[in-house]
Amino acid sequence: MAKNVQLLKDGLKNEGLRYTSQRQIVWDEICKTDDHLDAEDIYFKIKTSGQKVSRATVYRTIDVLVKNNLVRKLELGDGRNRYENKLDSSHHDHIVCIQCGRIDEFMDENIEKLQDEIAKKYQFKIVRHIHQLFGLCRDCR
Amino acid sequence: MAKNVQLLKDGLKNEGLRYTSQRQIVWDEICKTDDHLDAEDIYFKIKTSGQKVSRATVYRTIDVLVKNNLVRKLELGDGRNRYENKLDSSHHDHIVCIQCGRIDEFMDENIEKLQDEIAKKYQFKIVRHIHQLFGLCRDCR
DNA sequence: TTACTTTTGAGACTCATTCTCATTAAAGGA
DNA sequence: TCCTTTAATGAGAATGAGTCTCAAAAGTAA
Repeated sequence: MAKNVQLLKDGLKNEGLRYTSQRQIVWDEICKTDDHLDAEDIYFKIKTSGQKVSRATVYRTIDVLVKNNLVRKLELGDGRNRYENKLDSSHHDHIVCIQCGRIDEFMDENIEKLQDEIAKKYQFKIVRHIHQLFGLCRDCR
Repeated sequence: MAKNVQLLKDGLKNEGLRYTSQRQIVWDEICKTDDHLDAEDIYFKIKTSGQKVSRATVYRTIDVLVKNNLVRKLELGDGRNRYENKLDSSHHDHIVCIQCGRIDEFMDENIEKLQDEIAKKYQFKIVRHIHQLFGLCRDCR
């Protein structure tokens, strides 16, 4: 936990931003789980725990965390972004059940390489990518 | 052009839906270009051309076309969906310039195969996938 | 042409997210 | 520790893509 405090302080310092209790609360909440929460989830969990951080600050803090590479934003195309902490997770993509919402993570070195080749072919300098598989998980098919 | 009329009529008939001038106008507009337009683009182009179809009908018609596999929806995660006609295009994914908005299309048989393997490994039955590479194109890097 | 049903248009509404601005609180010096 | 400066926060208004409602219009089948 102390680790998380330091990570946040360092990240903020790098950006010339201030360390505040609200930012710590939001970051702690995102670190508590490996689920893929949306902003409202995070806001509500904080509220329920008796602490208070405004919705605007939750959104603003998430942005800061994403920019500082502490949090990853997932865009599943359903109008709500999800977030996951990048504490000790290596790069991965997502496979999503369209029935129950279950989200698993996958990583394939070969796909990554093929992506690089495509980028080269089209002369793009890739900054990020989205790779999501949607379907029915074993419990829903 | 007559081909597009027939495609639409057949698609609508299959769904038990009526053929209307508004639906034809929207479908024609989407067929006119290989660009990736959003709903507002389509609405506005129709309006500018002197025809009129309400915004609600544009959205409703796009849904019908997507469901009937005449149009593909692109979710680039920026809060606006884009659409492309599937007239004579085979399956492909997208590589997007984050600077100028340019969208190129790519297709890699090997990636498709690897996706199938991942699905098998996780015991998912895949329905669709999103694979997008974001970066700077050769003119913007 | 009638009778029935679907589609349309206009604008109200939704919902995630962003913005505004007055108030509060870090941070760095004196 | 106390100032001063400047960034951050909270509350609620605003935004914007997309959806919904419902009366009016237009297909469709007989």
